[in-house]
Amino acid sequence: MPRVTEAHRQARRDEIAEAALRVLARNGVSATSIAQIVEESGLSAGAIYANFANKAELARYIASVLFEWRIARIQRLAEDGTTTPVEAMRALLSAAETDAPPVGLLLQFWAEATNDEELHAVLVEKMELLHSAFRDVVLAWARERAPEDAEALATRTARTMVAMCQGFLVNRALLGWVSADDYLATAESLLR
Amino acid sequence: MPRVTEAHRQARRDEIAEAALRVLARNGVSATSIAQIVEESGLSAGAIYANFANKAELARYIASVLFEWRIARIQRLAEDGTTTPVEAMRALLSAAETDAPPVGLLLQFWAEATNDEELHAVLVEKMELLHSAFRDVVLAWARERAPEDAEALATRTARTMVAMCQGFLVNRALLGWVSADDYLATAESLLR
DNA sequence: ACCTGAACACCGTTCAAGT
DNA sequence: ACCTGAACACCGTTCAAGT
Repeated sequence: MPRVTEAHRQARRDEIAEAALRVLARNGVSATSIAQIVEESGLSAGAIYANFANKAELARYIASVLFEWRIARIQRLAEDGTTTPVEAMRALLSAAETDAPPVGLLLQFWAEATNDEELHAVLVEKMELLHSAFRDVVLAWARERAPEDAEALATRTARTMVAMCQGFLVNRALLGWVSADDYLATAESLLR
Repeated sequence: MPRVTEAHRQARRDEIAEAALRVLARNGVSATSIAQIVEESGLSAGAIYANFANKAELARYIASVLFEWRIARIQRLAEDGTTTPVEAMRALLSAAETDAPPVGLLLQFWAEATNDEELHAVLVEKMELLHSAFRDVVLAWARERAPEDAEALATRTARTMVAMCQGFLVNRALLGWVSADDYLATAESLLR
């Protein structure tokens, strides 16, 4: 019965990841010890290492879920129709104003990725997912602006949208009170 | 002779900080141990703890220097004259394309600041320095655009410029090959 | 087949002993 | 006055022993 065993294993991994996420959200990535995750999950150190190769793989799994969860919002937007770059960024960033998993964790995973090749690969893959979703969602807008070269414009625009969203999230993680609407409205006017 | 003693102490702190920076640039903040800094500096663990309260204070000292060093470029620009927001951001970001201290370290310090109140205070202070410098440098531009309310426009614009620069640096730390000129040119066109 | 938890090498930090 | 480095509590990880 490999199917049942595999489902069991996946459930255990998620159980551990959810306990770990609660501790990470309280204390941050670097200040979280395996001992704290052991306590929060009610399992043993050995059980965690039976399900994840090490702390880095566990972090990678959690980061993957957190980023996908945010990106899914834009992918759904792309299925529903298209919009302007500013509206698409607003859809991603306004979620960041209220959502549960703290923005600080996203920033911490980006920072760790600059020293951890495997986490880096995972996060670059997620950035590419977001880039694709942004490209799809602004394609109609791009066709209106540059009918002869819409794909290239959408690709280039989506790249910059990703960076602008990262900037907002860093700024908000550090200053706390920044509003996505103000950020986008001011960006719009300063570049016009 | 308190003057001499104080100068000595400062020289020791810088000697330790410079050795630490070399290790940090190679291995990243979280993967750098005191033992590695001991080896690189040629001193002992005790000597480091005689000059810095702990690893966090040493990191804070280094972060402070790194950020100030970058911000000084914009402060000099403000003394020389004024320019447009896009040109001012280009001045900050084009340095990031070649400069020695890796952009990854700035990102790691921002991330740590979300869990370390004292580092957070230092980095918010540096962000305010950059904000002031940006405000000064775009004030003439703001007066042309909104003569009746130039100060408010410059303040709001500078805030968004800080966030856009952070976005570029995160993006570049993760993707490596991003060009500041492309980022700003595309941002300019996508918001127009 | 999976879990437990004592044991290991290493971490940040301290402090008695030196100079 | 300042430095050394062994010692301490704690960290991530392993693995013999259990069920």
